[in-house]
Amino acid sequence: MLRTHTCGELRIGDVGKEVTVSGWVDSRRDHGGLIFIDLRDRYGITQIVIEPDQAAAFEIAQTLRSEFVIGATGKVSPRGEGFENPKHETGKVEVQAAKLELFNKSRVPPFEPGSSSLPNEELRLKYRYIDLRRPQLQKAMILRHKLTKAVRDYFDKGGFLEIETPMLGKSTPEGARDYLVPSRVHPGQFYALPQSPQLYKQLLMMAGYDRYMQIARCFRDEDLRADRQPEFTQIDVEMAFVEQEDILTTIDGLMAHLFKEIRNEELPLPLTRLTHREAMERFGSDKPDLRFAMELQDIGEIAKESSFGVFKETIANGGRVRGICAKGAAEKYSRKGIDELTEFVKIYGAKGLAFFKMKDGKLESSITKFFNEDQQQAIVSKFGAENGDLILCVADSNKVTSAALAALRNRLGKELNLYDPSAMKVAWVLEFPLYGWNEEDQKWDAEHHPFCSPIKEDLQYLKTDPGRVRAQSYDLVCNGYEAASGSVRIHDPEVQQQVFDFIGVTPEVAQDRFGFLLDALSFGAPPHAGIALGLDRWVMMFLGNDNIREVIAFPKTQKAADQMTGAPSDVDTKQLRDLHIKTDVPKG
RNA sequence: GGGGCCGUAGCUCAAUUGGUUAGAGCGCCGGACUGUCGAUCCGGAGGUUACGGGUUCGAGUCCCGCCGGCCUCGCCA
Repeated sequence: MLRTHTCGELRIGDVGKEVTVSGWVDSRRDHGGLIFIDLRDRYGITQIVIEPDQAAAFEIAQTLRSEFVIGATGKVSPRGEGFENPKHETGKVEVQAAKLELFNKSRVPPFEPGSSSLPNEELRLKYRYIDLRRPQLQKAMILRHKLTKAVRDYFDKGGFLEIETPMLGKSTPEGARDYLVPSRVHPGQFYALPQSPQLYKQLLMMAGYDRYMQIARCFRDEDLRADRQPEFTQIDVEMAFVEQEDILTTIDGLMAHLFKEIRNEELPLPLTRLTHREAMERFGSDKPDLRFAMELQDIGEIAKESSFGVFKETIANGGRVRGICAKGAAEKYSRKGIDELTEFVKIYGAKGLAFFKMKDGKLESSITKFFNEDQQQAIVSKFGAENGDLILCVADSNKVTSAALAALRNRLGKELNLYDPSAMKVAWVLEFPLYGWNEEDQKWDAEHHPFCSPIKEDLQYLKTDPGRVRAQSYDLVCNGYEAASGSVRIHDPEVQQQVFDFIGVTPEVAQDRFGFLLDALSFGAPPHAGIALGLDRWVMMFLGNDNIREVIAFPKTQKAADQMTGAPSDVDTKQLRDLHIKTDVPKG
């Protein structure tokens, strides 16, 4: 037997047992006449002691180096008073090796998994199999497994079926760019990897599988971020004969289950609900971080009456003047600090940042002179400002004030430690707009996707004020992340065609791209709705991490490359010939 | 597509306004050591400063290009 126990298992109660443990040499401490080995596996670290009277074992022990793979057999002994190591669960015992077996040597590793200082990420990704030996990543993988299992258990109990949908599908150029896969037997034609199983799961509803879920891999060929990978996993859910409320309740239940399983925490239900409009007004964001307040205030009415040109003109041109009040932050941000914040909001399109510091019951600022006593008082009361507070305002379009202040709010929330970083605040954001104006193409686009059902009473605005039409849609937000997104779907083929018409998808194009869906809608489609949760992001949030690569075993870099395997790579000309593909890469 | 930061020994980092032979800790190699757990002590090896140009008497440092990594705006139905 290569092992009887793991390296995380032995306790004082095991003293006297003859055991075999196997793992990697985390470190070796050679005292000449006595050698200690910290043996590591994913369960923990156990100390092995090798004494010279065990000649064969001792000889092997002398040759051991970091990351050698060994098995050690011997009696479990107590370490005795003063020699215990409280850092390890197994720290009260050790294995007195009678026999050592060297399974494999290791080259000197580029970095040591046991080291407290992290090497740079590039190196970690290149040697991911070593990086994955680190307890932090092992913890992430274990939590990911636990979460996935809890999700499946919850839906299984609810009568859901997990059904796999194809990875090789049809390309739909709307939305994100597809990863394409060439077909050999259909020269010149391509499959697309799924951006999500959206259409398949709707078809499953029409096929009568009224409760579906899938842990589904999805692919999007777009630029990456700290929280975005080109392939990611979503918890995909769809239900038939349901309304929005049924989905919300189902997912509320899932959340409570996960909080119980992962954090052993009772999550109060129902989860907070905000409308999209409310979220945008109060936080400037459709995915607000609700761990802290510092809500946006609109001072347009005051700005309009003031003599401050920038503010007045903004209002006159249909813009807005909004701001946030950072409690007690006046001293923390010097002139230079505020300059930095000004540069920061410029990233989001703001042209500047106006500020007031509240001191001795009065506003202090270079622009205070443009506001009379009443107006100053109105600003103070609008923000509820007290001595020591810092008020920051942006005057611009609705969109820019929202984006800039939302980003500023997140930044200040973090810099001023306005929340407990281990807290998780989950809430629903409802009633997203159905359409958004596409500036580039000068047309209306589906804000979410074109299969979202409109809110019925808003359909009257379709012709006159399309931006006002709300969708029966819902996002789950947590700590500033979009953590799930879904909607009631269209199940009436006529409504579906109306939506396509409106966003400029002609019946011919619709037939070509989504003909199968339109057909299916005409063969008895039940009312249905669904949602998809970002699994990677949830693992991230449960770990309190803000980097998605830390929760994926083999992630890709920002340029979607795999540092370990070298993917993507050139392929043989023969492979290309089989596929009838010629590449045309500009020479650089 | 745009903006920002970064790349120096195996690893983490240092190196004054551009100035002598590019240093330290860890790791590695050799030696000593019977209770360590960041073992300790002695000795040693280890560098195309990512890469390619340029400016200069002189470049790790300044400039241009390029490769790679990270953060971000756009993008992500």
